Amino acid sequence: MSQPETAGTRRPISADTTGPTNVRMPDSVSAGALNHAILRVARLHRMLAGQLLRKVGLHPGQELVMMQLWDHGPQRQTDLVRLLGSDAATMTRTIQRLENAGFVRRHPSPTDKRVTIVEPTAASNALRNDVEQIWMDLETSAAEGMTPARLAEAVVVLGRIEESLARATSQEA
Amino acid sequence: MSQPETAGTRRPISADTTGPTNVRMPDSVSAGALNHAILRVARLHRMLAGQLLRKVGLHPGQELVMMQLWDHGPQRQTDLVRLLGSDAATMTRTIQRLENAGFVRRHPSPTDKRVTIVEPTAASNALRNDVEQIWMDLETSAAEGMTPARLAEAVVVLGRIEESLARATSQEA
DNA sequence: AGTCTTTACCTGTTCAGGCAACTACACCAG
DNA sequence: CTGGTGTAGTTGCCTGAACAGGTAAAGACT
Repeated sequence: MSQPETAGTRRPISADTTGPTNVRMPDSVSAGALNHAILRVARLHRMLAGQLLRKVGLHPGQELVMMQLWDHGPQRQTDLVRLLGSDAATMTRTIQRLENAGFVRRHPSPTDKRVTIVEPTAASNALRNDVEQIWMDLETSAAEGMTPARLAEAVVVLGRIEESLARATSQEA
Repeated sequence: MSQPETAGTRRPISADTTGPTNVRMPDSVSAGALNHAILRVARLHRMLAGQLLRKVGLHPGQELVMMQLWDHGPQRQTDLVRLLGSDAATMTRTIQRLENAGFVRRHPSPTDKRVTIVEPTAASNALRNDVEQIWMDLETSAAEGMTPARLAEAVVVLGRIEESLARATSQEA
């Protein structure tokens, strides 16, 4: 913000290699308007989530695990990884912290000695309403001042970006 | 397990024709369509950035510091914090790592003994084109398949979300 | 049966990011 | 000149997140 932003919304990739002028477009920042917009929204969203979750003693990321467990009951750890799109190592430690905090319990599967079943504790139910309220507050904050049409538009637009990024990510692998 | 579940909060978030993954969503998930969309986009964006930046030896977040320095020259550390919206503690350690990697140099300000001036090294210039190319690739990946109109729409929509979140964040403080 | 591969989970390491507490310095009011 | 206040930077501590490596179990295949 408040940058010169000379050419306004110019195309991000202008093949300037044609001319000898080599002005070089020094502003590598304005060239990534979408990148920066995504980064800023992501940071604000995560920061606000962190502020709200702090009040109930959770850290960002943990609430997703808890909501998954509350909604769908005991699950294998690897399913949590798959459903939340997380990393197995991250999930291991997140679950360990949630276990230490008394919000989940773990026990080995009787049919497969590799798998660990994770289930929410009764004590965690006291959090459920708070977390769901936080989730709704977060949604409301992100959409504040939007008409329903604009909210729907936002979801559509984010879906398009997600689809593009998912395609690029799979190609990268 | 199914509590009344805030029956009255059925805001018009239906817009079910949007999600790329059209699996059925329980209440606490569909109630946060925008939340989940933001989280997924943020994760994919960061992951893709990490994959691309890894090739040049940078970690996500460091490229923002370097681009800021390349574009605007030596700056005070606190200005980097303010401009990038980061945390002072994080900036300290990020700069230290960039210094160890030989990409930036630090020296105290002659006029104010508190401040540290950070400047990019000549060696870092070898990275500049690569990083800017990565930044453009990332932008292209995020916008792949979009018409210019849809790209502009995406930036506007993200701007609206950012504005809403910023408002909520400041109120929360 | 024996070997190979895959799966599930854990640990070590590194980094970003945030809060809290602290030091050093600058500035201002008296 | 002194004391209070604000600023700049650092470190400690905790967490999420990703990668690499390792272990144990389950399957698959000879």
